[in-house]
Amino acid sequence: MSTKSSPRAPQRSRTASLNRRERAIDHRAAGSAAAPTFKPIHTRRTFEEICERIREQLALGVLKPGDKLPAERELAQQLGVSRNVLREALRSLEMAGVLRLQKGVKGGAFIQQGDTRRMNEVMRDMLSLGTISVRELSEARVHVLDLVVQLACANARRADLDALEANIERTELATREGRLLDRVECSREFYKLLAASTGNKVIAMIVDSVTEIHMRFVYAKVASSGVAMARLAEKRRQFLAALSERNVALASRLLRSHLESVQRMLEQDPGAMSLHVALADVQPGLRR
Amino acid sequence: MSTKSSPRAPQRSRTASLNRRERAIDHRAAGSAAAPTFKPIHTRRTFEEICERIREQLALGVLKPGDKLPAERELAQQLGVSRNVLREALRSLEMAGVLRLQKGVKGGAFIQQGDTRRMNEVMRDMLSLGTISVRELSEARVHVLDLVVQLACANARRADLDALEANIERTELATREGRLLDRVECSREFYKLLAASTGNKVIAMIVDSVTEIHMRFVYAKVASSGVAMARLAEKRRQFLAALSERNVALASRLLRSHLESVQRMLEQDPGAMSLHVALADVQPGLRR
DNA sequence: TCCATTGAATGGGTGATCCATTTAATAATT
DNA sequence: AATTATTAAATGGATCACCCATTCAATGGA
Repeated sequence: MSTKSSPRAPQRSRTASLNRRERAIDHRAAGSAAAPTFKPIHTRRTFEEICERIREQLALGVLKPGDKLPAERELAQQLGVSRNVLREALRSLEMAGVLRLQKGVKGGAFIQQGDTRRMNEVMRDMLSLGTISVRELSEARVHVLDLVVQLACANARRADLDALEANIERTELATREGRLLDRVECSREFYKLLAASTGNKVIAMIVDSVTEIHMRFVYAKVASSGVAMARLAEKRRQFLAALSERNVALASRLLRSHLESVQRMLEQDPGAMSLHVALADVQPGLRR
Repeated sequence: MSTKSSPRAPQRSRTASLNRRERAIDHRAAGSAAAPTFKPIHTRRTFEEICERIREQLALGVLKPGDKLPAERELAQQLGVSRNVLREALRSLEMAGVLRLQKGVKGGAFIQQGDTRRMNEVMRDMLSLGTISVRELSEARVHVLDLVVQLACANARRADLDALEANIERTELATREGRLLDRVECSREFYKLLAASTGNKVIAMIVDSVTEIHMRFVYAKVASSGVAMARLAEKRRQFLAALSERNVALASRLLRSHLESVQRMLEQDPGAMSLHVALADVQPGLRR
């Protein structure tokens, strides 16, 4: 530190440590015994190298949430790369939810607590790119929610049930006051709470990611047509009762039947339900 | 096109279209009726804006896999931003699996077919950051695989079963030849094939993401201790038979019991099974 | 016809410079 | 003494002007 070495001095051998690594050969043999393939390589770029090194420090536990990386100018010098390319790496990590960059003195790159919403983005991109279909997503959601009900019945704690109860009350209020879009937000929250009540963050993350997309469709439908699921809060109450009694079979049946009726609602007038409408963002509450 | 306007001319009003947008207020009301919060904002940065615009074009279907974006220099000019900041955006999108950048004449930024492996990275980051635990991951995996067995029994096609059969044969070969680590790779592939046989890419993606991490642990264990699951191929054969007969109950039981025995194997000598060992990469076949 | 050469376009990377924000230290004011 | 402005430094945000390495189509010679 402090040895800043007079500014403007272009010391550092142009292409330094990180660049120009020899190209490794891909030796994956795996399944089909022998048959060495010689393809990938892909000329490791320096920003990839940087990302990987930082992720490595993370995996090794050297870097932990809350830690701060050196300032951009300093870190760039340490790594022997230009500040610009370092920033590309930091940007990527920031988008990945690993870092957060903060301006000002005392600012810097801080390791974040993991943001589970990242999986939502993955799902959204996969859908945008046509890698997965809406049908697959809906189907997966039904199955995963079925699993969630089982786990929630087994593991839901009192606090979880209370949170669901409170959510239902908000749903009733929104219904009475005719705030249909708020009611959709309540639904989104309902599934989030339900997922959380499984006590497993991995499951919760998965459920959230498929539900987030689904709710965009519901939102778009409600916003455009003004239709609304009848007796929503009532159905929720019945479901919560079954959950509280740890009645897996009943809870499962109730939820499944509800999901089916929502699906029917969405599938009326299918023309309006284009992917684009639902994904093309800018809907309150659904923004990150 | 062609109107390149004499180079070196600094036309463009310093902070152009993309920068300096007024800060919007967050109006989410959602659940708890009224009570407008005034927090987030987060000073939109230009690279975020760029990413979002490109994703928007994607969601709208204007951009599709295979399409090419304008060259960096040109696109930067179109957007009224510097090339560097545009590159930050492109980097992020590339890391997100949305784009692929290719050098040379006829190179450029090409929209990719979605890469489902991205979810693996999310899981890995969440684990590195301590947002999810190994226990949650294992538990989720067991449950999700249970679901997979149900779906595979219902939907697996002949080709899927054949692929699994071929995989088992490779496993037997690796076993006979004592290639233990290759056998782990076979296992990884087995679950990938099993997941694919559900016919649902969303489910498959989820399974792959949890399995990828799990297999790192198995790999590390096998590599360090030389232990190996006994009668692996035999167990796989039994399972495949049950699957072929669409016998959900039996297939489910067989898989669950196998998973439990693997878990027991992993949990011997727990000291060696640190997160860091398994996550700190550089294992053949597990690289992207 | 075929193969070597060349040159332009493109992404990869660098270094210098400026701006805007944030915070702590300092000075001015009450 | 306490409070309030002011200032200065550090940091991320962004720009500009280059240069390099790779790729591939066009060109030209054998």
